[in-house]
Amino acid sequence: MSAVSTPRPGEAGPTARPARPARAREVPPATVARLPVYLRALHVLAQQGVVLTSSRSLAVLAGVGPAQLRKDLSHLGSHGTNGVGYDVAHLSRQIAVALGLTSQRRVVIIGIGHLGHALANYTGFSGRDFVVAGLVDADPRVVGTTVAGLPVRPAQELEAVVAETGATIAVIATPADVAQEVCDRAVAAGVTGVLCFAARALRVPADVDLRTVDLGSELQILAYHDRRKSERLG
Amino acid sequence: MSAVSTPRPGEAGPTARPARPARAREVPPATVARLPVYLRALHVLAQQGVVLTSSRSLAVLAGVGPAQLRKDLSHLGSHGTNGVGYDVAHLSRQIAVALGLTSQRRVVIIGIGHLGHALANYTGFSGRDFVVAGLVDADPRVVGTTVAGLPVRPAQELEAVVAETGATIAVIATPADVAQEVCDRAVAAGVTGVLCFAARALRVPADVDLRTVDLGSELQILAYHDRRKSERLG
DNA sequence: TAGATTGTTAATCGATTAACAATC
DNA sequence: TAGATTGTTAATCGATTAACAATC
Repeated sequence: MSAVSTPRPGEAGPTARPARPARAREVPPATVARLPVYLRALHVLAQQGVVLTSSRSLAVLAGVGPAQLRKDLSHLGSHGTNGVGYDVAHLSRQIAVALGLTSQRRVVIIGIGHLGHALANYTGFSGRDFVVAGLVDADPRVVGTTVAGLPVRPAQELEAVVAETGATIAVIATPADVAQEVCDRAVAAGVTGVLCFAARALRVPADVDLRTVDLGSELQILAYHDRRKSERLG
Repeated sequence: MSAVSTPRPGEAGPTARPARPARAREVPPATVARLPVYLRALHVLAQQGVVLTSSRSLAVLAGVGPAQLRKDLSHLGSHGTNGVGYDVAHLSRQIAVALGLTSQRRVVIIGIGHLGHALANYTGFSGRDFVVAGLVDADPRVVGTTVAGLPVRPAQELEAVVAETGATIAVIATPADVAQEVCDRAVAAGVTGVLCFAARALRVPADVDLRTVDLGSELQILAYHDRRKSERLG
């Protein structure tokens, strides 16, 4: 090995151009879905003043197996130390980089009912990663009010709000029957990711990322297990 | 083949005891998670007056491939007709049975902020499958008010509310720092399924089913794809 | 060094997809 | 019957798990 310390894979060596971002590895979808869980567990540890952790303790906190945790992290490169464990702050940073949380994403919330209201006030993410940049609603009684420090703008200005804020993510909290329409408009206005809370399967172009959260579906999945339990008893 | 029509698998033949529920097949988790999507698509078709559908049309509506749809449905038994397709009403019933939606589940919502409010008023499921049976909050200003036709009861009565209503499912919409505590109490009081909206990994006994919905995680997963897109451009 | 823990390898497991025989 | 579509089979693919060599 040379006398010059080997840069970690993905980190810039002494001669690398600083402007070049770390080469992006393809991370399996199942792993991507778990990275936010690890990040949350690491934040808890950091708040407790823990500096160093192991795959075993972190896995317990995240509710997964230690083998799965290490396998997942291996897709981001080697960020642990053999025989020692993981530096909490360093690993947090690496996961944030892998998830693309290095630049702040701007989010527009469409539909400011109770749900939209709750989402606008959501503080579960650090606030450095995402910012709610615009609110839109169709109800004239809601338009013009201030929610979470932002004015609610009329539905017909959706495209303008996306353009002005440079939002890349739209959160849809409207009634189901208008969800597809506002989704189409948000996509046409330039968002590349949609998070939909309406109970409707939306269609989006292939280059747009769609995630759907539906209370009804979640409850129905719980009902399946509920039934199996009562059958096991009977 | 005998002159007597063969009962469909899972259906009762002429001599079967009526009290005996259909034998439960184990359905793969990935399939269970998609059944609510199919059910929703079937409801849309039914409302449009469509009586018969095919795996191809239903798959388009649900946003999956026709092969996957047929494979999923095959785990529930044979409910289609060769060369013809699926009867919309019949298939809906069979999926409902498979999901355990034959008896109404009672749900308690814990935490009546904006999110809890939105959930209490949620009408995305038919109302025959689930009923919101109880509401609980810790804030004295909220306790005693009526939300979605139900009185909000004080947090210390959580156990009593679960017992009185016979709720089997708890929806947790509290701040993250009390989520584990109310979850423990709800489980001790007898719920077997928990749907958590708090940004915290909860621990539940192995016989309790837990599903977690976290806005922050969903946004972070969107951010990952967002980043990959901008890198592909750059 | 001795003990501990990573990152990776290989094996298992489950999910998806395509193709087609069965059959309405 | 002829045409159409299911349900299943087999092949592929991806995810999970366990075990261990590498190494701090």
